[in-house]
Amino acid sequence: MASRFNPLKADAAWQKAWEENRTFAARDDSPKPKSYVLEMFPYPSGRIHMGHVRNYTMGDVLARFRRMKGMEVLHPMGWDAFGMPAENAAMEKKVHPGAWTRQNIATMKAQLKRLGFALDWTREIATCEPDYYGQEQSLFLDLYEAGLVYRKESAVNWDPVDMTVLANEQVIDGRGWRSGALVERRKLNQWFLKITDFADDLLEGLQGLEHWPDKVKLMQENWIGKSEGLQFTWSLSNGEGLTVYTTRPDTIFGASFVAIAADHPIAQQLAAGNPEVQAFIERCKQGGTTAAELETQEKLGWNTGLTAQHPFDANWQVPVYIANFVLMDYGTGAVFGVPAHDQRDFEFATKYALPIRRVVSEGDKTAAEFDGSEAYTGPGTLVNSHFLDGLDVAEAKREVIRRAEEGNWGTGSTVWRLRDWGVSRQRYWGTPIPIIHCEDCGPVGVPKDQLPVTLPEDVSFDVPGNPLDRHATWKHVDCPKCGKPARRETDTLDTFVDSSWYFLRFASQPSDQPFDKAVAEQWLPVGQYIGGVEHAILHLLYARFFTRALRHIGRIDVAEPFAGLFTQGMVTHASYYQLEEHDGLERKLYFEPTQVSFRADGSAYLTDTGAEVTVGRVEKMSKSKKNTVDPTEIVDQYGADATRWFVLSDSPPERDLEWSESGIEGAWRFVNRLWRLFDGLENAEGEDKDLDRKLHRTIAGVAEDIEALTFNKAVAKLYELTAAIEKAKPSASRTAAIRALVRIVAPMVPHIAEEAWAALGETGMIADAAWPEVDPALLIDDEVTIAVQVNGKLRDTLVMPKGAAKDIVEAAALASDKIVRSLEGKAPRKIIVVPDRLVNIVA
RNA sequence: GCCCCUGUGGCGAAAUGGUAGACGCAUUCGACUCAAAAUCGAACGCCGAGAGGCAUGCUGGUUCGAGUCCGGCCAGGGGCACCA
Repeated sequence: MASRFNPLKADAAWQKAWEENRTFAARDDSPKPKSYVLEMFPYPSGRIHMGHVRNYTMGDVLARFRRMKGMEVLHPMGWDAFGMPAENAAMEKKVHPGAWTRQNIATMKAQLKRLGFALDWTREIATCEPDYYGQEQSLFLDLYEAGLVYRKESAVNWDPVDMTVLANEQVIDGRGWRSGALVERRKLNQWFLKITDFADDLLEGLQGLEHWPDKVKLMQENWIGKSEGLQFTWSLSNGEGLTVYTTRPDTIFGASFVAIAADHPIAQQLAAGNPEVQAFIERCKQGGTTAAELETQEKLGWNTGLTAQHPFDANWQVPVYIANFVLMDYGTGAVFGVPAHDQRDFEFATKYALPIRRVVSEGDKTAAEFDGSEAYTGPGTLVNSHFLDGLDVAEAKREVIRRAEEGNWGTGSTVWRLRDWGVSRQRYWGTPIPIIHCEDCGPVGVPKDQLPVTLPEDVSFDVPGNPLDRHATWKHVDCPKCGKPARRETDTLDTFVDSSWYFLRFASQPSDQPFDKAVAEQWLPVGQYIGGVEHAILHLLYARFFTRALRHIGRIDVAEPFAGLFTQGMVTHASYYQLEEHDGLERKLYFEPTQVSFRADGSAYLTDTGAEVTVGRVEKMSKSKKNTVDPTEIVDQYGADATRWFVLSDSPPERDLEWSESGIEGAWRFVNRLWRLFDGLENAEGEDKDLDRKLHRTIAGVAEDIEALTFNKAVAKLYELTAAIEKAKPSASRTAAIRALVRIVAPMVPHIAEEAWAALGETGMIADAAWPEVDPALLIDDEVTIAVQVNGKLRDTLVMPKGAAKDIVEAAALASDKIVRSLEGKAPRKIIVVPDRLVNIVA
């Protein structure tokens, strides 16, 4: 045996051996129990960063561990390859998005391979390849056929200078990121998937997800947002009816105005003959489409002069406003305002001097005159509300709904916060939507024998906008139904569609269909899905929906795609930037951590030029903020095992981790300590009971920690075991412990484990070896340390035989000198004994 | 603005409501060495000579006992439907 471990040599040798033996290729026909371990596939942004290393190492340890436990493991990898950054690169660097993306994939694949992940590369997928997105187009057509796809108008961020649609990320402080123009909301006809058809099912389904974090289920529940409400119609002074939705029908007597969206038909009607209304409506369209922006912008209203008649009082009229905070997309595009009990309405009423009338009591406050400085949204009893007085909020809601239905002017209905999923993107680098628009036939699906609809290669990104739309020939096709000249849909699909079924394609990838039902069902659902917590809502909800939709059309008998979910914390890092002025507007120009140096006072400058840079927030590593850290240097210097061990150590995986390299030296030291143990293996005689116990407790504990993905605890246990072995005198126990240690550390540091396995003369590869057996008899202690407290404060500890009777423990505690001293002669009033743990004497 | 999460030594952290700080990093001292590296041993929350006291963001509560449960704050992070 060589006396020093050479990670660079060992890494390369074993990675080659695994590849040549196809060690990690999952067999569909294996008789072993199957396990599907999946990490969220990466966007090929350029190079991998520490967040990727953390994510994929966690999944890898679990995959390798389950193999050792005798399972057939599917652990695949692919690329979420469509997306905006490729088009940005095309604009900035004059490269084709496809070329840029494929180059990034090649780079990142090599980086992943360098870390020795137990991945089945035979199933690799890139969503930007026609054999993937063509199958996606076929699924889209199936969903269209089933009525789960439809078209409607919806708002986008419009840059009036570049004449293009902007993503939310491209809107900075209300302006287009390139043009600097004030962004406005504009309506486009777009494709939608009917996720709301499954709202109830998606909500109910959360109940059964036992192996999902509670916080994710809670976030999804809130996102879906089921609430019971009332839809009813106000009679307007112009004789028309105005239908509103409310989740607070109980506050009906607190109404002081009705507000409609700027694009509500009634508002449009008023604008037709009134330039002032028209101007106001234009003003409402300013700004982007995000909820954060809409909810924090200044509340604007326009009194239409119309009034609405209160449903319970023919003599009570409230004014009708057009307001910028009412959205046509939600409910009916009209609401009634109750200033005393809704903060937004409160601000609006304060601004426009509308009455604020209390109808829900707050403690002993019951006067109709509202005296608060903000709306009261808590529980209470109804007041100033005629027949509702004295009821609580829930009772009052039911009563109003009952009367509305009885009087035939409204209906109780379930309201969902969840909206249908808009999947149209006015961009090139995505899956073409397989639809042809015909003047006579309307939208017609591309016949399946003409799939895939591939992206044209000859496109330019010299001007803003969608290259598909201005391509000379691509969109001109004949209608598949009537044969007349027609127009191909030039929008592409949201990349979240690509990531909503990739786990099915990993399980089965025939060339003639998206996946084989029977084969996919052998692997699904994914046993353990691991990815960043930032995907807690959108990606995970879309994937859950898409799987249900596929079940609905009979493609698969699985409702929930991910049985187990683990959301890892993000790897964060400070960002560095300079403020740059451009056409009178300030913007941030970001720099990579490697470009920056620091002075003693913490201030930062560019290493090359000495120019000052601002140290920004500590936030998740992302390409756009350039605050990523590339693992290459670390892997080159310390090897894959030390790098893997390092990212598993210390920080609990669900918690965010601010990146720091301090500690990598410790990981490297540990790898070398292991090697010294493996290298110095002696064949000694004799038993070491304490070491046997330590070993078996570690085998059991590490197994538990790996399944629970609490790797930091597994690492701590392995440090303890290693220290114990190092200190132990030679014995048969010690020899056995070292041989077992090779296997226990194998999932985490597989290269050194293979090297040691071979050197110790074991047969085959450790990747195929079994996890060591635990002797349950060795898990039990015969002695325990019992804490003795007086009034809850620790005063002494006792070593007692395990399972000692309560009275014996109590007597021993009272006999202790320290306890006698602490009691100062006071008589115990009460003694609490927790078996094998503690005694608390209350005096 | 709304939803979710996090907060413990110099740092990363551990702790079924039951001995707060396991394990690692850094630091200091010692051994080995001509020397250095590597390695090994020891110390290491704060105050105090000691006995002991004080400590888990702040604050109030429940409990024999709270880092852990509940209420109110503060700070940081994530998501908010076109970043992925």
